[in-house]
Amino acid sequence: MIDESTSSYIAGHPILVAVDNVIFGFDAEEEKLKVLLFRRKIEPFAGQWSLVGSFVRPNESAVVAASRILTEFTGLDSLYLEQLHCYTNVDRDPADRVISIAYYSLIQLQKYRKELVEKHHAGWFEINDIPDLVIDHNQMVSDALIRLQNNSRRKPVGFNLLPPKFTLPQLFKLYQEIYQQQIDDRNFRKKILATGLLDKLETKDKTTSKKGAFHYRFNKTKYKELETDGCDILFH
Amino acid sequence: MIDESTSSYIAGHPILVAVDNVIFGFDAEEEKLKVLLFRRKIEPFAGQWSLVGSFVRPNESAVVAASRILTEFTGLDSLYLEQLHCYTNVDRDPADRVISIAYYSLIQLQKYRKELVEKHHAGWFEINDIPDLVIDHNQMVSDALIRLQNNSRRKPVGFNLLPPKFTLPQLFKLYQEIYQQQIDDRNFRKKILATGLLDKLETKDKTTSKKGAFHYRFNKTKYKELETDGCDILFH
DNA sequence: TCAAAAGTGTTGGGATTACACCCATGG
DNA sequence: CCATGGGTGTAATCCCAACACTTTTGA
Repeated sequence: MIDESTSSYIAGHPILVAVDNVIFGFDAEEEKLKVLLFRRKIEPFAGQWSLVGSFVRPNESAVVAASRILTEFTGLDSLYLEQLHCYTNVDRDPADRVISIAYYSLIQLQKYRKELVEKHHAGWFEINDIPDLVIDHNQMVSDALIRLQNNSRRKPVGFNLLPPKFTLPQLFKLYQEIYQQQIDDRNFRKKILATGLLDKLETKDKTTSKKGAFHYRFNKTKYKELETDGCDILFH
Repeated sequence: MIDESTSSYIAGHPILVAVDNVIFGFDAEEEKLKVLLFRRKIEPFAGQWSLVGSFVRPNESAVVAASRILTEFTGLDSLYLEQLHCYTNVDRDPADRVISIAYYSLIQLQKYRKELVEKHHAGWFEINDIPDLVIDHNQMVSDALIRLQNNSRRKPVGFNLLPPKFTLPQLFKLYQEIYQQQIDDRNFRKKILATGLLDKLETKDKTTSKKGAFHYRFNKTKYKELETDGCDILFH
């Protein structure tokens, strides 16, 4: 892998290893895809908006670190946590040589614990209205969205963002937010129902219309199947 | 990002940062996709087969490190170098806490400098006949192939593996190797020519048949366009 | 009764698959 | 002249995109 001289050369200049987590949530009321940000507590850039992150501890892998901070900030275990990219530019952090392994996760926005978010001075921001973030975190958010879009085509990831019971109009709005584009609603229904992913329930959600929209839940068996085998949920 | 106590906690337990590079080449004579491996020089696992890699130096980013070792081992600059995944299991290296950022690159096998490969006790192995590698390097190779397959569908990456002039039968064999499946050759020609990527030349390659196969080269303008906009080169 | 959201089908065009034979040439 | 690999076309099918009106019901 390396020669010894390189190894000892490295020893005096440790590289610090951090993780940052792009935590996505879908606000069903506002029909907006959101990202959790907080005001960074340490220098450099203390007080500026930042993704949630942490150094990787000696006894944990990066995914464990990403999972740990997710729980710290939201009280939730991740339904969906995927490594995005490792950012390694030499000057990305002016204070130390720090590389950051970025993850992205999908959570149910209605379940997170508000007091934890408040305690950390964190807040949810619309994907289209992200403020200036520290270092390369804006890049991380934008890379995460692209990844989420690509994954949504091949796997039914979007369901991780919705409550167990949801309506087709909600799911439709979610896909429009993920893809950042208008979708034909008749074709959407046809395509999504054709996957066999959805079980229609008897009940209706009447909070957004007088007629009410039927509840659906996703079929876990079919869901796991498509997660493995892949599908093609893509709209023009 | 973190609190100070975590920072100082980390300081005494540095995590070492390495890169490993899955270098792909296409052997046009044997019609095989190959990966460059070498016998690891340092403990642990000295003498065992390994991907080519190095620690990341204090003044270089990971991509620069990956590029550096590519040049060290092949004498080539990378046409195509992409970050794959960062492997961070705590016990992956029994000696130290080392994480590895894996890259994969595509090179023209006929151009690499043999003496460098020999000097490093390296060799080319068929993608279907990879020996047991150190640590998680078999996983890296298999992840790299999956990534190469996915990228090949959306972008014309395969051309990075071929010389400037190549024949359709060669390109066809290359895609079969990448996808690890049989492809209908008439449909392949139709689809690949329909992209407008290929310029047919006057000359023929007669090394593999009496009739000879026409040379093609790829159209750089169209190539860059499809690299950006994406395409859909996928076969049943 | 009306406003506001939910729900529903068809058709035409383009793309994809499956499939088998002739061509050119050097030995 | 023949063995070897190179090259070609069509028909049937499937999938996708485009598109507009009816239903329900609470206020």
